[in-house]
Amino acid sequence: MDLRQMEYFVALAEENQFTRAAEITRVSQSGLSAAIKSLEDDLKAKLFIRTTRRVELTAAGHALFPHARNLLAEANAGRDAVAATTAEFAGALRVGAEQCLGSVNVPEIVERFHRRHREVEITFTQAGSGDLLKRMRGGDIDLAFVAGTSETTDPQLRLTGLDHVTLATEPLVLLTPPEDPLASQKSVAWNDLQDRTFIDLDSTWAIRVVTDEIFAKRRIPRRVAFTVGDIHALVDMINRGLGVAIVPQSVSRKTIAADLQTLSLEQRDPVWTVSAAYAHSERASHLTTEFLGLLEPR
Amino acid sequence: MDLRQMEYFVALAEENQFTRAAEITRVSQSGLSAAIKSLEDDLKAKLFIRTTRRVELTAAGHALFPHARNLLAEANAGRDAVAATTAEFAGALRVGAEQCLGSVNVPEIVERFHRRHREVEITFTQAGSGDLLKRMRGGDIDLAFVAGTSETTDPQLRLTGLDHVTLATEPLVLLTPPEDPLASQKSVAWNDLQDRTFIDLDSTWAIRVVTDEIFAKRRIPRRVAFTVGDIHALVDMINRGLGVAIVPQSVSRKTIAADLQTLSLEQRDPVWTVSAAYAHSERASHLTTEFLGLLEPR
DNA sequence: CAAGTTTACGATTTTCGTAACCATC
DNA sequence: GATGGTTACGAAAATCGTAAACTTG
Repeated sequence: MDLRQMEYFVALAEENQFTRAAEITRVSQSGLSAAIKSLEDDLKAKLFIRTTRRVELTAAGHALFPHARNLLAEANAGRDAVAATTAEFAGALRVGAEQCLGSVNVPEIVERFHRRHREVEITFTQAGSGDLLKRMRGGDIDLAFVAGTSETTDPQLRLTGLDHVTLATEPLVLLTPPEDPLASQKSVAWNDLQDRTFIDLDSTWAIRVVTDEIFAKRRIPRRVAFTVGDIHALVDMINRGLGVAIVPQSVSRKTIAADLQTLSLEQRDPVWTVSAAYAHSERASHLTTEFLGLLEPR
Repeated sequence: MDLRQMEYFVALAEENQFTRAAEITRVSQSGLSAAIKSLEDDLKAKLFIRTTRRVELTAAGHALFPHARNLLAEANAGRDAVAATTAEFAGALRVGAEQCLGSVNVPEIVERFHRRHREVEITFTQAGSGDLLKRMRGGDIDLAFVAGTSETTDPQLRLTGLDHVTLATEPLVLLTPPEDPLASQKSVAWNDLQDRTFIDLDSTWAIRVVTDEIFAKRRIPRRVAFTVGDIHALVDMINRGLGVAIVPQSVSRKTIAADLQTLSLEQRDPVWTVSAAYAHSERASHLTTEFLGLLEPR
């Protein structure tokens, strides 16, 4: 039983699939399989029931899960506590983030950064990517987590002239109510969506801008009947059967979307891309570097 | 950063010495040294200040310590939670333990056993070894953690006829107040103790029986002026300068004894030995096996 | 039969212990 | 100079990834 096994265990419990969990934890599928097996041998208990279709926690696995989470959280807290005694940072850091960042959990990093550097005055703003980038160009934000797609042409979403790094990419998917006529299919073509009623965020958010662009570019009319301000409200309205929505794949994996149907989109071209953009100001650059350092590694 | 490193780290932080911590964690001294070094490299912070005389936590080490403890506790809790779902134990287990068991922490195991097997009615009795063994022979206890020395002849403390396993051995030492005339020495001969005033437990406890035996066998008179019922009271009275005491080495390492002087005894022959004795009754044997399994391994 | 998991196996990396070396009281 | 920590290095073990075999819906 070690921390690496706990990471694998948590990822597998959350993804319910070896292949996806292996991608997230960045090992080969066989490596993940072997690690889980060795954990099960160690604990002398089966943790997952496997079929080729689904992987599910056993009672023993359910019992272990919260402890595994605590273990990982405690390990991070330990790292942070040590870093807090060594690191000598001061000043202020202004962070901004989009909604729908999927696999990139910015609030968690804000918390960890704050634990490490209590002297740094950190501020956090959730806003649309266009808005964030404008503020960054105006010098009002030091670090922005924004999203877009590979084919975005909207000038407000371009990262030209800014230092930035790509953090994650994932496909866009269609989210429908379970009783939707399309729900029996596994995938759908853009063209087949023109008669549907859509739910979407308002146009301050990147997912709306990007989706509008995609339909416009393909000259497909789209009817957005319901406009909401946050992604949970969006999923809630799909649950109520009011329409469908285009979202990044990670949204479809949230528990609130468990009952919904996820359809992949033919031509996977426009890929949802999450990036961090940062001003290379003298004042904040070492802080942004430290912040970004808390993201993936370890 | 892994759980093995945390074990090593905690052991070293508690022992303040590589050699002793390595014995406790059962690795070579060099292995421990390398593991701590790799942990420090990983966290990019020195955790200990080393001199050849003493090893002390740095600020970073102090920051990590509680998290390391939590990590180990959480790992055990995880193991227990899993075991609780698999194991099928029921019935009752009656455990007894001496005071002064040193490295063997019975209450902790009682707790873990209880977490694993809530259906088992566990009872715990703290009492002297002689008493416990009598009760065991009478069938009133299933498992007893007792102590004695290699040269014990007292029939009440003999384990003959009982299944038992040796759990730990350690030397006996002399504990004196810091201002004691002997305090400058590193060791002392039994013969030089005949004029001293002793503090000791009452004769229901093994440490008293054993010490009396040692002095009697060597025909050295001993004056026990203060008789107490528990080991903390004993150490407290030494702290007050009222006398000296023979105790197992592990007692001298407790924090309450931090200000006291520890002298090793010439001729290390009588070695303090902690054993677990158990009836091999049909009813309880699998429970005692499970209980003992929680001791050292993993 | 197709998507997904386990098994087999060789290569790489890590870990561990012995023994020699080095530092401090 | 004795106690105790680190370094060097070879042996052993664990980890990981590719590819083939297997399982299930």
